[in-house]
Amino acid sequence: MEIREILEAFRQYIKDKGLRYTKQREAILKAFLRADGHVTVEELYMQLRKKHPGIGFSTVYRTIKLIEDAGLATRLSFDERAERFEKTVGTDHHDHMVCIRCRRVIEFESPRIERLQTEVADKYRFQILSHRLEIFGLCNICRPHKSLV
Amino acid sequence: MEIREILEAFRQYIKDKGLRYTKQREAILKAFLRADGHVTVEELYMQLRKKHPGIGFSTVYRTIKLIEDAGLATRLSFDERAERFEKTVGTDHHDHMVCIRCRRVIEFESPRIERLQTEVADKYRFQILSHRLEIFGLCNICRPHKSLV
DNA sequence: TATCAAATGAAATTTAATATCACTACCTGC
DNA sequence: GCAGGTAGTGATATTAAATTTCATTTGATA
Ligand SMILES: [Mn+2]
Ligand SMILES: [Mn+2]
Ligand SMILES: [Zn+2]
Ligand SMILES: [Zn+2]
Repeated sequence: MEIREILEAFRQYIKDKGLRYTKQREAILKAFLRADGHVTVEELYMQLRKKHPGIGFSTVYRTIKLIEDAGLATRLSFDERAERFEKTVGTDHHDHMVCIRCRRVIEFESPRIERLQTEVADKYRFQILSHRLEIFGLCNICRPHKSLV
Repeated sequence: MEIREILEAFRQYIKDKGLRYTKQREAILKAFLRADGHVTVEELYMQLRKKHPGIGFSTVYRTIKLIEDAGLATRLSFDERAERFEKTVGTDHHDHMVCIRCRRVIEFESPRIERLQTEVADKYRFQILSHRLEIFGLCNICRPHKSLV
């Protein structure tokens, strides 16, 4: 999906909600789409300052929430203080393994786990809207290796 | 496992760490074991005040962390502001479905999902220490039902 | 272009969690 | 049992993410 199309979809979403399409919202969405990986609002704000020093902190907070509502971002936690966001467009659904030592994040996806989740939800007549699977532990670099002796 | 044994295990854990077993720590652990479900530190503190008005807020925070370290509690988030804790003793490992409308929490466990998680982790040579699977959506009461027409 | 409600940005506020620090009490050795 | 050192406690202050407030600005519509 082209950046152009995403911006248009966002504009449409905003219009449909009876809201206003502002320069700030566009700039923030662009910056968010440019940033890769899992960003905090703070990090996004810092990036934005370079090109758009006028944009306020509150607006970034407000807009990332709007982007999330529009379905263009996913909220993540990773057991840190600040929440992180990740773009959904151009990114297949996946879950995360977080190394508690080096903080490295490994992305994985398991259709079989996804399927079992819907099975469980069905059993409880629960309608899944989102889910979050986070595995914490030690990555292959940080885990203790077998002694050579 | 008897309360008595849990307290003893906690005492042992504390001793092994070279720490001190205090009245407060025992009182907080007892209150935590008595509380069922998923409690916040605030909620736990409020319960404690009834019998132990002297115990400070900071101590409850510090001790719940100690209880967690001792492996007697699990930390949960549920996308709320405050973290929640759940006892591990006398509770089989399980994951959670959270209704975003009524905030009801449904516990479930799926050995098959657990197994698939270890499979994925093995593939990445990742050593699992803990994990968290949270499904958000609408419970059977809150989800929209089929129209009668 | 005028209108006006929505949006913005700076600052204040909220709130969970942590840090500080004088005082207390647990533990060890005697 | 008693004393000494020292980890733990509790009141308070602080931190930091996130939200709210509000005067001012700006986008959409006519
Ligand atoms: Mn990711
Ligand atoms: Mn539970
Ligand atoms: Zn690592
Ligand atoms: Zn519900």
